[in-house]
Formats: sequence, structure tokens, C-alpha cells
Amino acid sequence: MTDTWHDELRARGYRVTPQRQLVLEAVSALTHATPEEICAKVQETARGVNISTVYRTLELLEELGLVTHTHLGHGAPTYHLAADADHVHLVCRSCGQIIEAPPELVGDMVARLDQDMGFQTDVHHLTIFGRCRDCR
Amino acid sequence: MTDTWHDELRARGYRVTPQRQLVLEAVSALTHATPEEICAKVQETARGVNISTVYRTLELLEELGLVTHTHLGHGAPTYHLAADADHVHLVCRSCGQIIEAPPELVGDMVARLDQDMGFQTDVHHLTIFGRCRDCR
DNA sequence: ATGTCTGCAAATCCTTTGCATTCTT
DNA sequence: AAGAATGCAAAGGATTTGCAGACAT
Repeated sequence: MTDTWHDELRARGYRVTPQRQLVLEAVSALTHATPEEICAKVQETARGVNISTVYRTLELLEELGLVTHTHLGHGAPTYHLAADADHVHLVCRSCGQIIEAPPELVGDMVARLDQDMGFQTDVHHLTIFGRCRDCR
Repeated sequence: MTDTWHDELRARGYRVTPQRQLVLEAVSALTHATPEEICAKVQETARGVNISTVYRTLELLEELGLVTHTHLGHGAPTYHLAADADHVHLVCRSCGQIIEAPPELVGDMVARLDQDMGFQTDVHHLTIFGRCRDCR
């Protein structure tokens, strides 16, 4: 990833800090990571980084469009790099497995929702619950 | 609704209690209700019913297949009668409006997920985020 | 009578907030 | 120097749990 977001940050009056870089790196390195997990990863490099900073940073990075989150279950949401987020999530109710499916699978639905309801789907945030092949 | 679930309950070794009946009635009377809201509704009839009883009861009723829940946003989940749940939820990110759309809209997607991935979608639990006609 | 269910209070999990201090600009 | 960001601790909302007493069977 380039560092153009540094300029984006400054242009908006925000500041580039080590914590923000580390959180973004952690989101990049992990997949489907919760704030807690991201915090743990960050602390491997810089201990002392606080969980509240992680929350604040995730909110900021999401506002900048660099990361997105999804709710994969009951607990904490999970974060992705927005650039890696071009898929929908299938969550198996039975074994808990998380499957990343190509967005083409829902293309027809997205088109119909648009045509019939005027509704513009946020595909990146889409999570579908059900049972996977192995569990049905 | 008939009371056949009473027998179902007893057959499984559970008991029929006023609280359980009231919670089911509240879920039936309300729509998209959170545990808190359900509790408030129940307390109109029987004050003293505790929120933890509501949580335990909702879990039980869900296990019995009488109610389902969906996550419509960040906060608490919302509950439905399973019999009323034959629709998918569209949530507008901008105005917060919740639209109940006919399940036919996602029929194609469900079929594809089944064919291509062997994945059996839980349509009742499906919530789609995006922007509604008025907000796009 | 037996064992389940309830209410209560406390505990837990996840997230947010206030504030003094530190750091980026 | 000015103001934004951080760490810390405390508060907050949602949900779960342990337990003694109440209730359905």
C-alpha cells in the first residue's frame, strides 16, 4: 500500500501517528480481526498502545475509506482493509466457518434491489448466515 | 396462534410459565423489538418480570423455532415471530429506515449460493445494508 | 416432591468518554 | 506554540451467570 493516506490525513487536519500506522498494518496483516485482536497485534510491536486508541483509529480509518467492518456473529465486529473487501461473507451457523464468496454471486440480487426497490446495496458489509456444504 | 407450543415445551421437559407466554405475546405484538422493548411490553401486564428472564426466554423460543432475531444495526438485536419473518431486511445507512422486502428478491441469490457453494442461506436472518431510494 | 424457572445482584464483554499529558505540525 | 492524539481510568450499554426462593409438573 502506498502512503498517500498520510497526505489525506493531513489534508483533513488529522495527524500521522505511529499508532495509526500500526493499526492499519495490523488490519492489513490480519483478516476478519476484532478490535481486540488488532490491539494485540499492534502491541507486539508497540506495547502500551491502548484499546481505546484502536477503537478511535478504526473509526477514523473507516471514515477515510481505508477499512471496513462486518458483523460476523454475536460478538465484536471484524475489520478488513477496504482494498481487500471485495467479497461477501458467508457464515456457517453450525461450524462457524467464514467463507469469502465472490461478489458476482450476489450481483443479480443487487441489481434487483436497485431496480425494484431503488435500494443501493453495500456489498462490502454483506454477511449471509446459513449452513455450509459440510454441515447441511 | 394455537397453543401447540405448550405441548412442545412440555414434551422437551420445559415448563409453561406466564413469563414465557407474555414474552411470546410481546414478540407477536411488537415488530423488530429489542429484548429491552420486549421486557417493557411484558411489564405492562406483569411488572416485576426481569430482563434476564426475557433473554433466557427469547433464547428458548428461538431454539423452539417460534421466534428469530436479526441484527439491524450496531445495538441490540431485534426479534420477530418466526411465522411473520418471511421477508428480508433492508437497512438504510443514511436515514435508518428499515424496509421489509419480499424474499423473492433474493431467490436467485439463494439458488446460486446453493448451486455454486453448497451454501444454504438462512433468509430470515438476512439483513442488507445500503441506501434507500430517498437517500441515494 | 422434584426439578425447573424466576428475580435479583453481581459479573462479563464490548465500547465510549473525560481528562491530563504527550506528540505532530 | 497550538491543537490534535494518546493513555488511563472510569462510565456505559448489552448480555450472562450464580444462587436462593417460587412455581409447574
